[in-house]
Amino acid sequence: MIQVTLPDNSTREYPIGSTALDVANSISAGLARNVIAAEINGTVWDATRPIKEDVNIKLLTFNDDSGKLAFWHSSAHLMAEAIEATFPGVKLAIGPPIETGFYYDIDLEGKTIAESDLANLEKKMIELARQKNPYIRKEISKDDAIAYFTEKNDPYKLELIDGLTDGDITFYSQGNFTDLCAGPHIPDTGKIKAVKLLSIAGAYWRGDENNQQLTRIYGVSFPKAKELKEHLERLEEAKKRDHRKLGKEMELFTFSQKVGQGLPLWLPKGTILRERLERFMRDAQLKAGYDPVVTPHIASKELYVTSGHYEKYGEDSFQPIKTPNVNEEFFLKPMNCPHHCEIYKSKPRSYKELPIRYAEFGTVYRYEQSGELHGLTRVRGFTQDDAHLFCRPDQVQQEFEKVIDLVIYTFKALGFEEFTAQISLRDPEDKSKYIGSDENWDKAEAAIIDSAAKKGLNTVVEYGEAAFYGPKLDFMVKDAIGRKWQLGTIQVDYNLPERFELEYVGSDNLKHRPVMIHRAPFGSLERFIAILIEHTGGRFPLWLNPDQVIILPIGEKFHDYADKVLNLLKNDDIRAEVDYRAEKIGKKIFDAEKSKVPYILLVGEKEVLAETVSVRKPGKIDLGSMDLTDFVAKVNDEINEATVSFTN
RNA sequence: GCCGACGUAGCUCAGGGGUAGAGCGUUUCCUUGGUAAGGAAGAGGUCGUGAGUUCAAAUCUCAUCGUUGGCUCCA
Repeated sequence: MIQVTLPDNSTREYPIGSTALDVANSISAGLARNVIAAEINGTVWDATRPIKEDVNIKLLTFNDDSGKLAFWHSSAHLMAEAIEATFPGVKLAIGPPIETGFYYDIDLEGKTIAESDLANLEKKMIELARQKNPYIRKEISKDDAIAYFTEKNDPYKLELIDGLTDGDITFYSQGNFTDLCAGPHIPDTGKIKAVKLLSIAGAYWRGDENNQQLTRIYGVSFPKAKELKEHLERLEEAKKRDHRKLGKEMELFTFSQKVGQGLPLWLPKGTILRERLERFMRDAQLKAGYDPVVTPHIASKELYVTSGHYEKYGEDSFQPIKTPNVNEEFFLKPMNCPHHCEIYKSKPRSYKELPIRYAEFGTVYRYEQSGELHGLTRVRGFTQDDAHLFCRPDQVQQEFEKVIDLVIYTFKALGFEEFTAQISLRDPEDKSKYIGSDENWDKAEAAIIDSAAKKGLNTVVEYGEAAFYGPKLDFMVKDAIGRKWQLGTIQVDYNLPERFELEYVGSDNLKHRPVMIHRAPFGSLERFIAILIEHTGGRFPLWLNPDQVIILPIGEKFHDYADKVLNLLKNDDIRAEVDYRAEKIGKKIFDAEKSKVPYILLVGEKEVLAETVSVRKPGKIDLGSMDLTDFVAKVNDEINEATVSFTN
């Protein structure tokens, strides 16, 4: 007998060779139906794999993250089976589960699969799933594994096997399909009730662009049809919120082929939104002791030779701007920091001056690969809410914490309630990728980890994700429909001060090197606005919305009164417009609702006589009649409340 | 940059070797209407661009530019 310990620390006894499924069955039939895998002493196993010793066990269902992974992994195998059945002779590469489903990379050898083939593959998958074929695990020797895939003529699997150690290799089979796979898998295909194949894309073998390009099919699957339906509805919702679609509809920004790829043009309404965000950040930064500076859009090549960016990015970026003078070259600025270093150097500094915080909404230009450009989230010209803090080594930690406060203040004010922080450190395997001394890196990494801990941030540590000049802390926010986005970033930099030979005179009357902190709570305004659009679905908070109030006169007779209301609002810096069209009130309301204006005012006979306005919010919310002055006060209050000042 | 898909009116999209279509928007006129679409008439496109095949190309072929789904990249 073996002793099995459940998560609640209760123990049960089973015959040697019992499986997690047996354990589930002994608890309840309902549980057994839902169990798809199990965590055995911390590793995820097949629910059908015999257990031969005393273990801690946690039964996993689709509701557990690792249960989902097993489910989707098994779905990838099922898709591969359907593909082999439909397109005989294709070569399979890899087919893992991902956060939102699964994919399989396939070498079609010249054949093509079109989006229109996906429905048939789905049908085939469901047909195979209904056979309730068990996923069977088999340990296999390396030689036998090689023999199998040599026979099958699959070079990808052979390459994978080449990297595995004998005795450590397993195959999984279901129905007529066998794959090299470490598992774990769900008990049988019957658990997969609903499948949707979402898209076809290209992918390189092992992610290397020098390798063979494969066809990747993405899909998602669920144990219940209803869950698939809900998932597809969420995807639909995301599509509705797509900032490229809303940005066009709401006339926030546009692109022009003549201006160039990845170079957004801000329309009047988008500019209001953008400038309001800038003002918000400017105000907070003034309170936090930042000094605004302004630097030009181009700089001499020498600046970037000094900063090291030329060496690293010179060839991959916009090419230099030449002047009539021989050998004189300028670059569009890809960064603001070198300029700020030169401002720091404009005069000798004393330790008493530090920290110095230079802030600039600096527009920078980077040559992103054409395939990477995407709406406003990935562009070639964008504006950072950038700042560089120059401080003494003993101030790093404190400054870092203050920046964290500012970032959190920003997120809260903009309605991002949920966020986590990622600490990006060096890749311990390959330190050659980074510039700067080991000692400095260690100091910087420690400062970040300590500040994050002190501020109680929910953090994850990622090795190998640091910038080449220093470690960083990135904030990830969760939006209204649960998607994660990377936003603000804070980076410690011991390298640029070195390269620019920045100095200050210490209390000991000796020269010392300051430490730099780069930080941008929004990151780029373009990207931030894109995320904000998708987060709010275009329904921005009142203080940000380009139009705050729309006034709808019921007839032409009331245009004068509408103008009076308009002027009153404008005098209080409330952004308002009047719909003067000769349309019926129903039509004006319809259009106002569509335009997402936070307040809709109706003015007619009644309102003129009583000096009131009829207030309506989008979504058929009738707030009734309000005194004109009361309404102005209400809007002002609402704006002030939403933009509480930053306090140190 | 690579692989696939797409590019027709301001927007959303249909069509498809033989004189270019719809809805919304826009313009003009009528209507001055009280909480989600009033009526009529009109304007608007060398079908992304360039070449080729053809008696004839928006339609087929190639190239190119752009958009897009991924991959690689991201100071």
